[in-house]
Amino acid sequence: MKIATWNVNSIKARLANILEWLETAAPDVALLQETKTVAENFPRLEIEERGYTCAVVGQKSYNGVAILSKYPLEDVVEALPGDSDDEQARYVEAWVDAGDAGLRVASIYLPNGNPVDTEKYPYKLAWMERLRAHAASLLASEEPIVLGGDYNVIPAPEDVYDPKGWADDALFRLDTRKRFREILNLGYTEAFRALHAESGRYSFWDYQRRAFESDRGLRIDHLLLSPQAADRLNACDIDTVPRGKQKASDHTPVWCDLAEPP
DNA sequence: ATGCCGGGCGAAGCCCGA
Repeated sequence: MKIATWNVNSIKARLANILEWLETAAPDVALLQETKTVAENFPRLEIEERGYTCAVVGQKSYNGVAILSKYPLEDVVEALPGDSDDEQARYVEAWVDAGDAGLRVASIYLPNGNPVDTEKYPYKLAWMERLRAHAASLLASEEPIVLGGDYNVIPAPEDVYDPKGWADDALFRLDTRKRFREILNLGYTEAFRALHAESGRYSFWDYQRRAFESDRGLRIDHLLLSPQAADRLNACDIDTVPRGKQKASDHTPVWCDLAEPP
């Protein structure tokens, strides 16, 4: 079971790249972020033609998340619980009905939080606290769960090309990293770091200043696994190929492979 | 040097992202 997460930076602008990636990388489940369109305008037909079903949460111009799956999606949750006034489209969750290999997945677009001296940063921290609470409640099910997405969190200095330069950024501040660790400490495993010790592996490179060509990047897209999913973790990696294409997103996919259950 | 790209919106220039 291959599960991938990718911040596509507009589903419309990226559709050709996404369709090519679905063919070549062939994830069973794809968690997309920053689709930037309302659900009615999501290109379902083109994606369904490639054998995927879609769960979509959208809004005009900003944010937007989706789950694409080769298996039926059930029990879709279209918002992160904890604040009914929050109308930003940043969370969608579903049960993937793959029989004995079934699992719960979420596609997460965590707020950026910059600039830190505005209301954006407390919104980010509050959103992380809501995610922690929901992630905690999900564990009670003892299901295999993959919470994947653009977390806008650099977990550690080895995950950014210039740690000193990013020290006070909303993606790397100690408060941000602390909240991220609190989620991990519930019992979730960050899949990439569980299998890779090397530094300098990134999932985002700015469009500007030739950041990709000079490998000045950030690792901010993550797959968090419940114990029942982590026990089946076979492989996890970052696929840099889509970032090198024409009309690329500034993020590139991160994927993991889960073994069949015993 | 936080906007040098890139996308949305909407038809020029501003908002937003990380």
